[in-house]
Amino acid sequence: MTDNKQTRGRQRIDTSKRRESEEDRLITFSKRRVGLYKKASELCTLCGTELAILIFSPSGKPFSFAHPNIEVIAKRFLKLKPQSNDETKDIMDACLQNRINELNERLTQLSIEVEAEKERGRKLAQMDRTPQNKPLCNQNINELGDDDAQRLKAWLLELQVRINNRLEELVANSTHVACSPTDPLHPNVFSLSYDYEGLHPNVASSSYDHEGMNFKNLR
Amino acid sequence: MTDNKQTRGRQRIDTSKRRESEEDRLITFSKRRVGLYKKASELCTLCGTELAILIFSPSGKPFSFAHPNIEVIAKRFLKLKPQSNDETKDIMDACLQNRINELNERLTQLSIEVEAEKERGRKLAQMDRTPQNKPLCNQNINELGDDDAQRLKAWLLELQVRINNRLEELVANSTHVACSPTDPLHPNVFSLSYDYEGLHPNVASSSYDHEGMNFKNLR
DNA sequence: AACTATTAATAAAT
DNA sequence: TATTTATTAATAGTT
Repeated sequence: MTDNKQTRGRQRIDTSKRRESEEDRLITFSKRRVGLYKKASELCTLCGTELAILIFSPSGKPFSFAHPNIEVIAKRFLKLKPQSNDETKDIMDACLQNRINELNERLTQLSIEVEAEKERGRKLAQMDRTPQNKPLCNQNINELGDDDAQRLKAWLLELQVRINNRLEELVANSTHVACSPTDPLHPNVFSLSYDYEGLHPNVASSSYDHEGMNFKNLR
Repeated sequence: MTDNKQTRGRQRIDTSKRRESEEDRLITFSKRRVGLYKKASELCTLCGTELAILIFSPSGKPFSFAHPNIEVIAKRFLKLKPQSNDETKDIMDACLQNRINELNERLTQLSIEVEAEKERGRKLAQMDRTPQNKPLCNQNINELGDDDAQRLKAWLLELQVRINNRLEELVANSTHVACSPTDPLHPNVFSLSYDYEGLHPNVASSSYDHEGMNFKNLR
């Protein structure tokens, strides 16, 4: 280093991009696999959960981690649908069901993010109240003319439609479940969670209630 | 807070103990599950790996995470042993094979830790060269009499035997694979990695070469 | 669900 | 591959 410091320390990297060089991928993989196992291990001991991880490395080697072991966890997943006898298919079905429920939760999360966006817009509008040159979405909704209000509403509706389309795409395209690294919707689209309470109305009906947008929250 | 600070911030917790209260377990689970998914997601995008996680929460609910999806990963694991037709059993076999290889890597790690212990002993010996009252293991091996050298060697052999026994125990006890939270050998016994190059000679032969200890490294 | 003060993980370099 | 820093990232306890 030309600096007085011995190293530059940890550097920020773009986690939404694949590492460029094969060497970097291998190094990052071996470091982060250890980190992932540690996190998984701690989750098991702290919360008393059962957990399995299966990974294929960048070079295609299989790795696995499980507590108490893979067999117990596979069997518990199979038990979720005990009526069938094709066990492998049952695992798939159970996981598909999971995935739908996970998408429901993701949908809820997206609604929250939309609310946050609206809140942000509200704050920007308060910071700069000069009417000229203000983008439509930054203006206080109470100050909008009827025409502008209609355009803002249309914009929000389109946003909702795009989010909903994206969700349907995720359900339909089972080869790439919620996992485009460059997905503009969220940096962490992979993170899906499970809820056994059944389908979210929005996904179940597959017709999204656009009128349900909460314009009141825009203030 | 009685303090001027708003919160105490993150507190250190003992990750080798199960959280006491059910409520703490649930809260920790939901926070850390999100963290684990995020790490897994980043591993996938950064390194281009395929990965699946199956979890049962403290309350027994199933959760899953996969990229690109669970089916692809299960099939890749099945392909590791394509000759059989009982697919579920094949997954188990492949994972058992993994586990053995993982234990090999763990064994290598333990050897390294033994070396580190010896190095530490050497440094302590250099700091205090007064011959009287020095523990046997802290003395420079070149300064030991024949008698003491024999006793030190015996102690190291016993340590190796205890490590080896522990490893055999881990292989044998498939209900609790390398996972006693209070395991004295290592705080993160869960973390096992995979190496397809075959069995470590020490595990394969099940007779440990005690004479192989590298006394030269003691200096 | 958000917020902070911390602890923990890790990118880069060795 | 293991270690060492200087950083960034995760999260425990709290509201």
